[in-house]
Amino acid sequence: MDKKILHQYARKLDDFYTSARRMPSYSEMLKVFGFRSKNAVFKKISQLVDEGLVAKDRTGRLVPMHGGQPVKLLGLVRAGFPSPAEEETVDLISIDEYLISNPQATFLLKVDGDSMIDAGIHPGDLVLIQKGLSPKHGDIVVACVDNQWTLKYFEKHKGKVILRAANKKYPAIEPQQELTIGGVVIANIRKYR
Amino acid sequence: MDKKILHQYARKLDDFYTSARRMPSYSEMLKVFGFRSKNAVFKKISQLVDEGLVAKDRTGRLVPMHGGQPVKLLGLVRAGFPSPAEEETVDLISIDEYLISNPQATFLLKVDGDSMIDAGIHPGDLVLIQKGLSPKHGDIVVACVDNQWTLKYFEKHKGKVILRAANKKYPAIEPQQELTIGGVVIANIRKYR
DNA sequence: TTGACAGGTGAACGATTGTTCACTATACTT
DNA sequence: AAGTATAGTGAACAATCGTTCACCTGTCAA
Repeated sequence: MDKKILHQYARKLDDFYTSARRMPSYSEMLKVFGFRSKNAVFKKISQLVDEGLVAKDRTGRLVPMHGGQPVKLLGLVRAGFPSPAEEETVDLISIDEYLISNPQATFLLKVDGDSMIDAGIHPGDLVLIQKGLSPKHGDIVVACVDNQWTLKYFEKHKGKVILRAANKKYPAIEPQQELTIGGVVIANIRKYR
Repeated sequence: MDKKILHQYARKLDDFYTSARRMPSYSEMLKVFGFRSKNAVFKKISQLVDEGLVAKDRTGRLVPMHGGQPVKLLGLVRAGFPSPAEEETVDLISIDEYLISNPQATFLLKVDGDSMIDAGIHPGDLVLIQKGLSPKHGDIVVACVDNQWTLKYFEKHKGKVILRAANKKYPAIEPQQELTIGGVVIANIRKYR
């Protein structure tokens, strides 16, 4: 009944997963949990499944609840987030899972040029593109203009499509003929160190 | 010897991993590869191991080569990236793996406020923090100022530490007493849709 | 023609898998 | 004091695990 303790067991599974890159077997959980009988593990896992903290395969093997490396998600920066000591974890997510819905149609692109700098997309950033989405007004898209692929705001004014850069230096473009859209920007990632 | 074909097999393993969230067993690879004998799979996997395309466990089970959802990394935006049709994949990485080195000491924070907007960090962005790093001149850190946690540039001028916001509206702060640093910003993530 | 070799089949191996059963010890209620 | 859950032990189960063996192709070189 004590859900706090159950979460501690789930945490141990997470730790195993981040280091072994797979979920432990029941024998391995003997050491992870500190039990001496596989049945003890089995019952404990059943509780975790009932609570929705872990999921099972068709074969009975455990399935990780997070797609990648689980990371603690805390609250807001300004609204006095708790001291790192207490660390009240709001949620536990993986960035991959948070950003990517369809891995097959998603790819990364390194940004070169300052055409979107006013939108907070700097040269060197990684931009996450998803193909096959129909762009909407206000989306940032990667489009082929003058035989070059660039990032632009996708806008519709009175039914006419306009590609606008987020930098006053560049003029807005009203595509003449066919407009080839490589994909829609679903996220921007900047790595500092 | 044909490495192109070997990469195709590795790709099939990746596809299985992204949908099942674990590597397939040798029996499952029968269907994935289209073989009828587990030994055929065994030999194929041995080749992949020799090429360094997959790794094996101590128990013989396959270990995923990417920590999370593998995503294709293409070239630069401006420098005419290849048409989505041909899709010359430069590399295959996972965002988790790319950003996070020590999952236990890393956490996410949602940005509120515009104190770092000139650095391209907007309200609503997710900021990836790593604890325990010693901040260097020019790093962005989350620091406790006036009993509030905020994002600031960490700068050293003549040995004196200065916290500076990336927004002209806010003045630079020269911390008077003890300076509590929550962590160093190692990445910024903005999700558009 | 012969030999070597890569690539696949099919069957078998011990080991480990998830699961179940019978049993014990402790804690708590009535 | 008696009864009833809860939590863990230890042994067993069929099934599946990764691995190995013998065997059957083709292909290419000598």
